[in-house]
Amino acid sequence: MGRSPSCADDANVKKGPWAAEEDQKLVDYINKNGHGSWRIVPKQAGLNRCGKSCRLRWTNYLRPDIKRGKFGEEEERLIINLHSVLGNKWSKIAAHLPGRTDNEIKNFWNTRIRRKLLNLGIDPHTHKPRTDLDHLLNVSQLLCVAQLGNMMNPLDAAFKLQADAAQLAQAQLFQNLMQIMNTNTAANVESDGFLALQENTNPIPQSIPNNGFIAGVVPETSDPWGLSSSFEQRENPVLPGLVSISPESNSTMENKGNNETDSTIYEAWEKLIMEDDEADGGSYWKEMLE
DNA sequence: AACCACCGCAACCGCTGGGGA
DNA sequence: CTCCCCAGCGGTTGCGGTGGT
Repeated sequence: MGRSPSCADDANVKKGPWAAEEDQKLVDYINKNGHGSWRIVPKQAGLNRCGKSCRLRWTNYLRPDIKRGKFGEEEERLIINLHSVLGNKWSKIAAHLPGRTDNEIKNFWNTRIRRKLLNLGIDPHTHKPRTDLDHLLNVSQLLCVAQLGNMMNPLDAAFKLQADAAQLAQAQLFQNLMQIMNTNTAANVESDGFLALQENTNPIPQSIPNNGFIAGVVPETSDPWGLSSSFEQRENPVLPGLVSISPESNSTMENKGNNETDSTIYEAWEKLIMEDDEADGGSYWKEMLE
């Protein structure tokens, strides 16, 4: 499969920020003719740009249906939930947020949400509590600030907090596993490939698809880690929604239809645990079950 | 006022996969 | 089946703005 000749090779093509008149030319042309083949757009529109650049400018900035401005709390929650299911599939995530572009969401994630999650001790990639030492040191710093006058050794506190968070998460996951074993609930995947999210403070997982996913179960706050509130406010943090264990396998989600009911719950578990083994090198699930 | 560090965002780069010849 | 073109995607970069010193 060949590569397209990069417009970077063409020294005559203009790069960098777009001028207002260039924008106008592009908008006028597309409004009149549609974009058709992007390669011919710059020629037809009288622009000294490559087609790729035109496409990007249009899709990320000039399109009339683009919603500008800050992301709302609801959008932020949705992005976090979708990311936990879809991983870095920005275009897929963008499809669930009308008026937002994949580029915008990607930037928002990398500049805001990612940092927010890291500060809260959550691995933004796996959406699981972090266990690395750097993070624990950060947590200890937070605790130093939050617990002025407290004589507790900050590092002890950090370890306790981290262990508590991990234990809480594991406890809930384990509880859910037991419920799954008992209820043997049929798979339930929405038609657009996005897992059903159940609003329930005492969650019973809705589905065990056979591709390594656990149903997203969203606590009533839809803000499991208290992202909208300060770190100190979360005395009794609500447990996080169950999210994908293997982000690498997330991309397969969209191809799954509704016909997931034929596989048994035990087969699903076997697969889940095997995928976890392959993905992590160690086994999160085996360890937890033990 | 000048400098610096950090942040957010627009744009670019390079890769991938679909589809036609 | 292979090659080529193209659109789309995700990661990265660089610039302008802003706040702190």
